Amino acid sequence: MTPEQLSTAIVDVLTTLSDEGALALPDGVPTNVTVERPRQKGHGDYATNVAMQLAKKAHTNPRALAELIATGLKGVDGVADVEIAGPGFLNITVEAGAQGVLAAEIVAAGAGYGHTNTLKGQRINVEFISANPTGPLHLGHTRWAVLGDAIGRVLSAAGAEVTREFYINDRGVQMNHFADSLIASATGQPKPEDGYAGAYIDELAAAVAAAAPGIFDLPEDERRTAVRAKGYELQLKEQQDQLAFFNTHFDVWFSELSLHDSGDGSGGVPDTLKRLKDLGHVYEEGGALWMRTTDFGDDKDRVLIKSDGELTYFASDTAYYLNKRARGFDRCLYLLGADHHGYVGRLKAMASCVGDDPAQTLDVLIGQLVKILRDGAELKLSKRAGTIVTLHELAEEIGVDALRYSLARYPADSPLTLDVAEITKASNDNPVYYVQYAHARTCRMLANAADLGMVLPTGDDFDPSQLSHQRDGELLRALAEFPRVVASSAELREPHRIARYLEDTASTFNKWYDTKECRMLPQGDDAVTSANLARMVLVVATQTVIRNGLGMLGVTAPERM
RNA sequence: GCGGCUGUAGCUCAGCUGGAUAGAGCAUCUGACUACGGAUCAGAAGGUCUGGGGUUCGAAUCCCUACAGCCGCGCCA
Repeated sequence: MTPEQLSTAIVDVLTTLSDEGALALPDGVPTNVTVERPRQKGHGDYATNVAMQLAKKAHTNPRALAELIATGLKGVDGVADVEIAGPGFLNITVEAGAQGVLAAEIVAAGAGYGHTNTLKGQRINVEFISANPTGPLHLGHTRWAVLGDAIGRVLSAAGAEVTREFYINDRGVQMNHFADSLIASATGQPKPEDGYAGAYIDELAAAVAAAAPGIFDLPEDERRTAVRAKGYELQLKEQQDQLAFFNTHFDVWFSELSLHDSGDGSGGVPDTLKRLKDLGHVYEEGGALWMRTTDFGDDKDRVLIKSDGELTYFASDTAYYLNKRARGFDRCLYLLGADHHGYVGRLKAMASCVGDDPAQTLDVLIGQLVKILRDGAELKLSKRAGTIVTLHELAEEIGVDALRYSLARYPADSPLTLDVAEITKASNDNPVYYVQYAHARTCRMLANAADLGMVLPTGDDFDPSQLSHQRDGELLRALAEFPRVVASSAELREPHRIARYLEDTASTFNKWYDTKECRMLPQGDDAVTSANLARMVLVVATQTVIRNGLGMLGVTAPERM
C-alpha cells in the first residue's frame, strides 16, 4: 500500500460519507488528500491532516470528522489500524504484507521506478550555461551545468518531453575582442583594451597557430576574421569536451549568429522585428528602435537597434524566444545567475509583447552566485583579467561525482560558499560517498547471495508479509516516497530534493542493515528462509531507488568503492 | 533610492504551497569491531528559527516592519 493508494482510499471514504449525507462539503470532495510520513515514531506509518482542513467547510469539528473517516478507513484492505491524535490528525498503520508488495513492484519497474506522468504532454526547453565562446567554462557556470542537467533529467522522469539547449553567444563585439586578444598574444603585442587575458589565451593562440599555420601572418583585415573563426571553433570544442567530461549533455547547441543569417522568412531577427512592428510594440526615438516593454510591467522600454545601427542582445533574445516557440515548446526555462535577475522583467514583458502569457510559457530560474574561498579570501573571477577557476580544474580536483553532487544538493536560490581547501580535504565526508556506499553495499550483499545460490524470488516465492519488522516498514515507506519526491522535484524545478531524499533513504537502509533481525544472508550453515529471500527483494528495491535517484542527478552508482 | 535572494545548532545547510516535541552532516564527547563491506551503527551535548508586530485552533513557513549580508538597476556583452 503506497501513500498514493492510501490517499485514494481516503478520498473514497470521503465520497461515501458525502453520498450518504453524513458529511456536507460545499466545495465537493477534494480529489487529492495529503498523506505524509510522520516525523515522530508512535504516530503511525502515515498521517493525514485532512479532518482539520475540511472541518470548517463541513461545519463540524476536526475530531468528530476524524472519527467518521477513521471508521470508514478501518474497513479498507491493507489498513491495520487508524488512530485519532491531537487536534484531529489521523495516524494510520498499514499491514506488513500490503506494504511489502511494494518491494516487488519496485523491482519489476526497475529503471522506470520513480518516473511519473505528472508532466506528460509538456514540451519543455531548458536553456542553461549559454556562455560566450571566448574562454573556458568556470566556477560560475558549474552550478548551472549541474542544476540544468539535473532539472532536465528530472523533468523527463516526470513525463515531460525535454530539450536541453546551450545558446552560443557567438555574435557581438566580444568576439572581436577575443580575436584581437589572440592576435596580440601570438604577435607579442600588449593585451588590447577590453581584451581577454590569462594563460588560456596564450595556449589558445598557440593552438590556433598549430591548427592553421600562417594564420597570424595574413593581412590584417583577413587575419581578424580567420583568427576569430578558428579560435571560436577550438574554444567551443573545448567547452563541449569539458561538459561531456562533466557528464552534462545538451541536445541542441544553438548559435546566436544563426538568428541573423536567415532573413529569408524562416524566422530570425529581421522577421522578429517585422512582427513586433506589425503588433505595434516598437517605436523609434533618438535614432534607436525600442520595444515598449513597459506596457507589460517592465521598468523601462528596451532598445532593439541602437542609434549606431547595431542590434542589441535583447533583439537576439527576442528572436531566440520566438524561435523556440516556433519549434513547438510549450515552456521555455531559463537558468540565469543572480547577476542577470534584472532580465526577468524584460523577458516576461517581451513574451507578452509577442502575444504569449509568460506565466504559461516562460520560467526563469534565478540562482544565487557561488563564491569560492582560498586561504580565507574570496577569489574574484574575471575572464578578462584572466583569474579563473575553471570547471575542468574543479572537476579534476574534486571528482566529477563529488562536485556534481555537492552542487546538486543545495537549492539554486541559496547563496553558496565553497572553500577550496574544505571541499578537497573533506571530500571523504561528502554525502555523495555515503549514498554511493549504500549502493555499493547492496551490490556486495547481492553478490554474496548469488554465491550462496540464492535466487531472487518472484511470484508466490516472494512472501511480502515476511517484511514485518519495524525496520522493514521504515525502509519500505522510504522507498515508497521516491515517485512523489521526483514529481515535486520536477514541478518545483528543485533537484536538490532528490539528493536530500537519497541521503535520508541511504541512512534508513544502513540502519536496517545493522539490525540483527533483518539479515538478508543466512548465518553460518543456516538454511535460506523465505524471510531471507523477501529481504533480498527489499535490497534490490533499495538498490534500484538509489541508482535511479543518483542517475537523475547525473552521478554514478558504483558497484565497488 | 528601487528591486531580487538570503538570515535556522560552534561550522555548512535542509525544512518554507501553515501542522504534532524545529532536522541532517561536520566538529566535540561516550559506546558497538568473534563485520551481510566499520566509508557503518547506537547514544550524548548543542536553538530567544536576526529583532518587533499581525493573521489563526496552530507560524521557521503567510502578511507588515526594522536590521544585516550578497546581487542587480546601460543605446554593455
